[in-house]
Amino acid sequence: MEALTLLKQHGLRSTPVRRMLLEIMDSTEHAVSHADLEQKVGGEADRVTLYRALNTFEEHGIIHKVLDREGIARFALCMDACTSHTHVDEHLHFQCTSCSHVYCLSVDNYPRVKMPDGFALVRLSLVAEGLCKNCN
Amino acid sequence: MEALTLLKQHGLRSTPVRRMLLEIMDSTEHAVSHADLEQKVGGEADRVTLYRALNTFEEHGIIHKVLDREGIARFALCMDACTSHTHVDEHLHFQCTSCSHVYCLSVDNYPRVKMPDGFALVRLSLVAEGLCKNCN
DNA sequence: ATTGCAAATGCAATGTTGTTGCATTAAATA
DNA sequence: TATTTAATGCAACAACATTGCATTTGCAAT
Repeated sequence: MEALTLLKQHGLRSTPVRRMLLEIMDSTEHAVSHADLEQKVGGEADRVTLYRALNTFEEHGIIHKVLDREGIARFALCMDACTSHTHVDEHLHFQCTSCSHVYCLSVDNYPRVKMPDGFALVRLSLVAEGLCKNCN
Repeated sequence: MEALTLLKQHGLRSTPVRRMLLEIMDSTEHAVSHADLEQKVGGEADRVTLYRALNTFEEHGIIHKVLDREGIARFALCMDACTSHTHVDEHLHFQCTSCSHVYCLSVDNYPRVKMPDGFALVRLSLVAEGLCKNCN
């Protein structure tokens, strides 16, 4: 989806930085870290602005944050289904052990697990590691 | 297992701080954060010492580190099976949305997922959230 | 097009989490 | 008990993230 449309839809102002961030994430196959973005945006925006823009996007369900094995935050556009009434987050986060990139992959037959007595499961996330299609 | 024995087994010196840390983790049902430990140890040890002790424990497979939803590190003793030749990490990390505690739970029928073409899965982790047995 | 206002930005300061260097202390072995 | 080597404490530093506030800018109403 186009950056401007996406922003309008969520009642967010269309600013150069925001459009830039959305376009970067839209054109990147894997989730991007703050450092990635900072580097790609170059001197066009303050570090703090990036933090704030990303937080805003996350609050509006435009992007989601994944913490990788090292605890570094990486961001990716939510799938289209996410923006609609039902929030879809049943996908798998795959981090490549070679290039460290994090991919959001959809899996069919999303697994169910039985919890021990007393524990009420609300959400199950899958975090995988291995070699991505580029490094494999 | 007793703290002193555990340390001996791994050729680590038995120091007050280390014994204290192991005893805390042994007597705590959920994974503990660095801040938890710092508070429980009180003024008995320096912050840095805790970091170093925890790193050492992790390197020796005595404990394992879990990053919670917020990216905060939490530590728990490995199960007995972990200390033997085969490293067992097929358990589920459950974080309570109410008290934020992280539990290491074992699940039977650990799920398998089919990866998209090109992606080679090495390890699959399960991260769950919901209400724990105390908050439920 | 111009204006007015709320929202977004930039900058500086601050906070939080974790690491490193080095001098000192203490545990284990002989 | 002496010796050695690992562990600790302290200070400094580094990375990542947040907050306050003055300034700028998007955008809706005029």
